[in-house]
Amino acid sequence: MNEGAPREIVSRRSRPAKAPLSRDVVVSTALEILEREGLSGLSLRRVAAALDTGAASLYVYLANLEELHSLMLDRALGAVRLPKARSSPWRDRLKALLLSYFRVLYERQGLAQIAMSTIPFGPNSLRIWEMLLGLLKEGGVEDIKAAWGVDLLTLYVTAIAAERSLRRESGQVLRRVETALSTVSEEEFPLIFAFKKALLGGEGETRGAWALDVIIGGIVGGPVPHRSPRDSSRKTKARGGQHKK
Amino acid sequence: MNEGAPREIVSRRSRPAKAPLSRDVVVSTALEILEREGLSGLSLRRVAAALDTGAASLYVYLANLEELHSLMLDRALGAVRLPKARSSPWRDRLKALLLSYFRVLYERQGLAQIAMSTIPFGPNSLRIWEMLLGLLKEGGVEDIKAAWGVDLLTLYVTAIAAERSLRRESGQVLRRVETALSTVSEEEFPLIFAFKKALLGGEGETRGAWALDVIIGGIVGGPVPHRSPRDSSRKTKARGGQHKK
DNA sequence: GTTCTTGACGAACGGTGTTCGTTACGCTAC
DNA sequence: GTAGCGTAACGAACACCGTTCGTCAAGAAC
Repeated sequence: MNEGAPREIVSRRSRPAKAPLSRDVVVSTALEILEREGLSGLSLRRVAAALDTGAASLYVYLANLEELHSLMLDRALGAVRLPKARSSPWRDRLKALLLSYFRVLYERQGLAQIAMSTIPFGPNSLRIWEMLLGLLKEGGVEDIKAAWGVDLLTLYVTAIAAERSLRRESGQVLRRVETALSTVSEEEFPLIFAFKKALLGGEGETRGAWALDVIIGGIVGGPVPHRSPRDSSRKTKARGGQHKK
Repeated sequence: MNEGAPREIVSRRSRPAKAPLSRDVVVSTALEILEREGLSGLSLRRVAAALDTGAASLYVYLANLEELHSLMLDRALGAVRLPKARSSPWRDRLKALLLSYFRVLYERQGLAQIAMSTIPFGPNSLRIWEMLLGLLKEGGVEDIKAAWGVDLLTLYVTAIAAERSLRRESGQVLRRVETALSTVSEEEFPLIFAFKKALLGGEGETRGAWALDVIIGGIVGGPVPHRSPRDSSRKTKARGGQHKK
């Protein structure tokens, strides 16, 4: 229990037969339910029921459902494995980190969907962002490219995890796409017709790994974005400012 | 039974004061509501109310809410502007097409969110896919790279549209991120601290355009994915077009 | 012992998607 | 001309949902 101050919330009420609630157990319970029953099976009432209480009780620890989602996401992101410094070439470490990120989002049903509608900014997310920035800098990527690149990479990983877990969870969707593709007329859409197999193929992580390579390569070798004149604010040369008092 | 011709569904009931329902007017009405009130304001009951009927009546034309979403998405994608062949260099046409795609998703509240949870495969989507494949081929991109690249590009455009419209719609989210970033400690996260401005900056479309360039460049210049051995269908080299003629 | 704070919680509000059973209309066949 | 039929339309109900409100009671503070 680290915590840089924000008063640890613990129920003072210790009733005999029931463990006290806390923000932590609410989030943990919610994650368990998510894993077992998927996003559609997760609701405040369901979480409350698992804790043997009423939904209203949760509002002591949460502002609303969205906040629960946000907390769940950051908690889960704690499982992302951060590669050790200089353990291998920067690009390999970058890919390993992103792959771990992907797996965490992908392997828990519904978590990727949550990630797509919640901008993560808890401590675990910050740790990941910090490391991504460091890796790109280590690779010699210019500052702006690094900043925007991190955004692009995380967006991509989140999106692909959401897309793929969507397909996995409801084979229905995938099957409908397959039948739709298989009935495509050759005359009207010759290229789609010819590429059917390639479009559907690339299962597992080969395709995701390829895309990561594409994006990283694009960031490294691509153009430096020209600053829009509006946010001029001189160069950011790592010196930062001193907001400390 | 037959379904060769998509028999036009028209209510045979012509009651004096009320236009008959049809799949088309349901989808159109839903899109109007989406535009006016956003995704959270869109519900079957709301659509039914706008048509002055009950929610149950819609189930004649729709299997469920998800199908409505899917139909709405493809209908809206009809507004994507397809560049004329050979009107400019292929890469410019590709970017123009993707930009139009982005705008259509971005400018209608909630549409991008729908797109993230619905794999589009209606006629309008197919037209876009066909053109994207053609453009990449025209640029000399190998077959597999083209197929996977189209997927990557559309995924990216959809994701960025969803992310940006999410931020636009609820300034709340953005503000929370801003305050979170502004309180980041310099000691713990020096890079995030130093890059704060760059991370938040890049408003408008400059950033999206940069990312498109990165991805396209990565696809063109990047590696050819190696087929996983499981994919059986041996050959694959350039003569992928053997289906034809 | 009294007052105060606050976690817990039942009940209710106003929504949601979906299903079911029942109408009542328009068309076809007689 | 009318009987029958297929089916669009629809009201009611079901089982949920997130959130709010008022109340209760347990401990802390005095």
